[in-house]
Amino acid sequence: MDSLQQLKKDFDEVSDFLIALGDEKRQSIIITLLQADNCKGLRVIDLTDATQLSRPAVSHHLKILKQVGLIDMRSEGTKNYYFLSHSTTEIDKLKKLLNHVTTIIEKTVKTK
Amino acid sequence: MDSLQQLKKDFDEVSDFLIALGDEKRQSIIITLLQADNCKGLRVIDLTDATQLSRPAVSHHLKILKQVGLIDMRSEGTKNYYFLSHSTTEIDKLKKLLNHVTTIIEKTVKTK
DNA sequence: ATTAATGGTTTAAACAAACGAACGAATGGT
DNA sequence: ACCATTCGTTCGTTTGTTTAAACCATTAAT
Repeated sequence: MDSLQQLKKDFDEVSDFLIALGDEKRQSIIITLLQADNCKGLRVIDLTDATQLSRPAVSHHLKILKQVGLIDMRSEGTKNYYFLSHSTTEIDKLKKLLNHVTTIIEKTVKTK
Repeated sequence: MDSLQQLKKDFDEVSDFLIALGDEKRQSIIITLLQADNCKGLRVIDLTDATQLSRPAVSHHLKILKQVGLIDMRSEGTKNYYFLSHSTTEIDKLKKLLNHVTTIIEKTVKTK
């Protein structure tokens, strides 16, 4: 497959991830989870306290973060515990793309 | 400085970059520039042809991409040539943040 | 100087995202 | 069985983004 075509596909695959990660509110959720992930996860209410967002807003953002594989969930009765996904697949995919782009740019600069 | 506080700052600094990079239209512009950057850059009209966007739309997206340091411009009379920025500072910043996050996640998994 | 070409900007409209209020579903306790 | 708790979802509103049409500024050419 054409390297350019591959690049197009790679970009497309990380689009949602980038959008999810670019939002300030979602960043606060991520940071809150990062600092608390030594325990078993946080509930929606914990996150509303920490981020100053309403419950529906937190719920909405958690859904988006879950869709892109950044976080995971575990239910205990009515209680849902959210935590950062233990797999870094999506992050790795983005890192790879960034490396690819950097390589092309550096090659271009050298050719100049 | 608190490592967490640092993380918060790092996230904040790449927000605009992530948002800029997440948009599909802007991705097509970037890809077009990537594949053509062996020459001296592309003009707005070249990009409208390649991306199927109107001239004002291209202009708008170029402005955003320029603001986050992803692309640069060179004027020759009335003609503006756009090309990918030769410095990868922003990309490197994002890579560093991703590494930081990955480190925290992996540490957490191990502790479990 | 006048005209043509290039491209940035402003404005208004279409579109999408984010939010809170209210509602609904499921579980747990009394 | 009943009520409280937890959390997701739907709905309408607000807010922000994206876009094209029209306009303006600059340069180049005759």
